[in-house]
Amino acid sequence: MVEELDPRKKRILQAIIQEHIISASPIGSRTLAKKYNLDVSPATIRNEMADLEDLGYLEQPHTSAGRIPSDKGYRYYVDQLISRKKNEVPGIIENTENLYQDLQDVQDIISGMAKMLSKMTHYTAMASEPKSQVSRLKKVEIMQLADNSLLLVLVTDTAMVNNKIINLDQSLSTAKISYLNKFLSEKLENKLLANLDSSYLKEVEKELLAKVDLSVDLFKQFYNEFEGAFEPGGVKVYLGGTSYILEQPEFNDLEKVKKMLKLLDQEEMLNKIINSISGSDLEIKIGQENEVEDIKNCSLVVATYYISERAVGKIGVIGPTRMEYPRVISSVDVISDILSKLISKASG
Amino acid sequence: MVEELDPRKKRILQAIIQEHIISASPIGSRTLAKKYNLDVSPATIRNEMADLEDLGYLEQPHTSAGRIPSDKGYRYYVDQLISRKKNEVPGIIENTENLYQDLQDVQDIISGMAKMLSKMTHYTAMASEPKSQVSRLKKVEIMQLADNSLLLVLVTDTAMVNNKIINLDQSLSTAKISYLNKFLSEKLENKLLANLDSSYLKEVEKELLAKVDLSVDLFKQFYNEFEGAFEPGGVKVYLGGTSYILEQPEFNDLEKVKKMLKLLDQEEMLNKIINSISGSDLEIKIGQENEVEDIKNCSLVVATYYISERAVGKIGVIGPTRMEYPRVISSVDVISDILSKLISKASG
DNA sequence: TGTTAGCACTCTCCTTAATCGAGTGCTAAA
DNA sequence: TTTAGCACTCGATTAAGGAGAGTGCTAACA
Repeated sequence: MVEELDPRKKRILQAIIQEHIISASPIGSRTLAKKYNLDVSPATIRNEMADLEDLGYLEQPHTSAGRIPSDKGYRYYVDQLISRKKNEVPGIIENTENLYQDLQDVQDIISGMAKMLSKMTHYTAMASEPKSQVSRLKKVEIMQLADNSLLLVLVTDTAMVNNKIINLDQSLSTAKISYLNKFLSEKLENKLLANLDSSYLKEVEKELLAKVDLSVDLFKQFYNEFEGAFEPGGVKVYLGGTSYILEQPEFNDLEKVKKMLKLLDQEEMLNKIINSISGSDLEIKIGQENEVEDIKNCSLVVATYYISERAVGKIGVIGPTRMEYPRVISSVDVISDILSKLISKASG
Repeated sequence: MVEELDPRKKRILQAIIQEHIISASPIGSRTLAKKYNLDVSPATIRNEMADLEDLGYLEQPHTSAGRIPSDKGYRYYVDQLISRKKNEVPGIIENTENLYQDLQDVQDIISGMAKMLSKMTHYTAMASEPKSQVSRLKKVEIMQLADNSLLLVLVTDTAMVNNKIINLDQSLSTAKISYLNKFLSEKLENKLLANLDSSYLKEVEKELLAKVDLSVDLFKQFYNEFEGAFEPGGVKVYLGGTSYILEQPEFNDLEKVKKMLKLLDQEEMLNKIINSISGSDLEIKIGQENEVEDIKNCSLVVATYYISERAVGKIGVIGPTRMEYPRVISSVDVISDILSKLISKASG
């Protein structure tokens, strides 16, 4: 599948892709010969282009147009023709410290980094929350807000904080609340969220009821609410720079824009997209390589971020296949690093 | 300004507006005569339309086109020609109870209702968080997460919960934490957030330092973080159904869509828009009536929502001036009521 | 044998012109 | 006061005619 191209073909392929990324239109032999000094005539380039088309690296929109890169062409470009070293993205890393001051919690950090990534790349960025499967419950605590209103606070070791206000019909005594806190703390803390399923919670409930004297009605009400807080309900995905897709010539068509924006409006879809990326550190999906049907004309550049060496979430950009890969790759690389750092710091 | 129109003019104006809302294009005398049985000939209607144009209720895109309503025309329509009774929006109110089960916190409730409103109206919906000026701090508590990591929890009487993880260089003893909790609780709880400005916090800081022996460095670090949590930084505005604007013919132009989406991407802008609505219960701003320059071709229908009779936030829709006002008005009405109920319940 | 110049051919895009049709305002009659 | 008739206006659609960019092929050349 991946044949070795001779140096001249490589140079020509690279030149076509670079030029196409800039101009967004088919590239002809004459333009190529003029702009890139390849030391050969347009006719020779034409021959080479015909070869590259036969090999599947280029496509021709119609008989008398120039060539555009195919998905395979981009794949070759990304794998063989560009260096993936992390280019310096000046002025970003220096601000990390200040950045953190302004960001309240993990959700803010993640959505903030998605926004920053979109600003850097001028493509739409997306980032997922830490997966609950790999998160442990670090702290569970019930606070009394008023006579019959409690606040349930859940904190994971991935620094996710979850709140739920629980309104009861009657009040719970301070003593019972503190007993509950001790009990729940013992039973639930340091467990993987994945293991806190309803069957385990049922067990805990049984045990608790045996030990403490609680009005059953009151308890049921509390426990229902409590159980609800553990439902996973899919990980949130944060978006940044949705309007950037409008700047791409490939979305000049209103219908396409509509389709794309509708897609980005659906959280399940975003989940599907970002979860279609396997575990690798930084992964690139080009056009048809995407599993999700509706983005087979798009490319994804997605990196994993970590909390103290544990892969917990993803951050990346989505744009047309005609993407500025080198710039995007280094941006995603840098931002995912910063995100890992910030979020590790936040989780203590 | 608001002259009394004779009945026939009223009927014609109403017919033109209703027809225009459906077709989105200029309405001619013939179509009007055919579709609405006004019992007069097109020629008569033409005369009336010319009158209505002179009075400013109609406009003519160009000499030989039909008429479209002007902002003044819409204003008359909204004020005089439609009834504002809350139409039944079936299947919505019944689900209120179930709805609440799924919604974790106030933010979820607000953004959920914005989404629902957009689905009901097929326009973009927006809703603001409870204003901090009218919110009181109900509970402040510091929890220990790990040796040198604390969680600061702030709860307002508008049920807004604010979390901040604070990482310190050294650890704080349990005794000191509980002292801090007692002290902060005394000093800060039941105060209006508006009054907890940095000068007041400085005072509290002074008093605290006098009473308790804390490593000054450690304390400073903690207090900086603490102070940060009180910064208002503008109220959040939640959006729903952004992509609906693409379905409006008036946004057939890519440039207009781009402008609009950019606008909705800026949170300050949304704040400005939603704050431009004064205190009235349900307010409608049509086209030029809007203060924000960029939405002078749009209409707003915004209602206030309440927490136990206290006006705390806004919820409404934004769409083209050619909006289905009757349907939108009753939807916004109903949804703002539900939101008030849900959020009052959540705040206990 | 690989490279290059020349040339006829193709296909899109843009501009211009022509036509269509919905709608108007005016006039004059009912 | 209302209505029918009519000339006129103007946007929208369609058609035709280049202009331009690019190709593939052939034949000559190093």
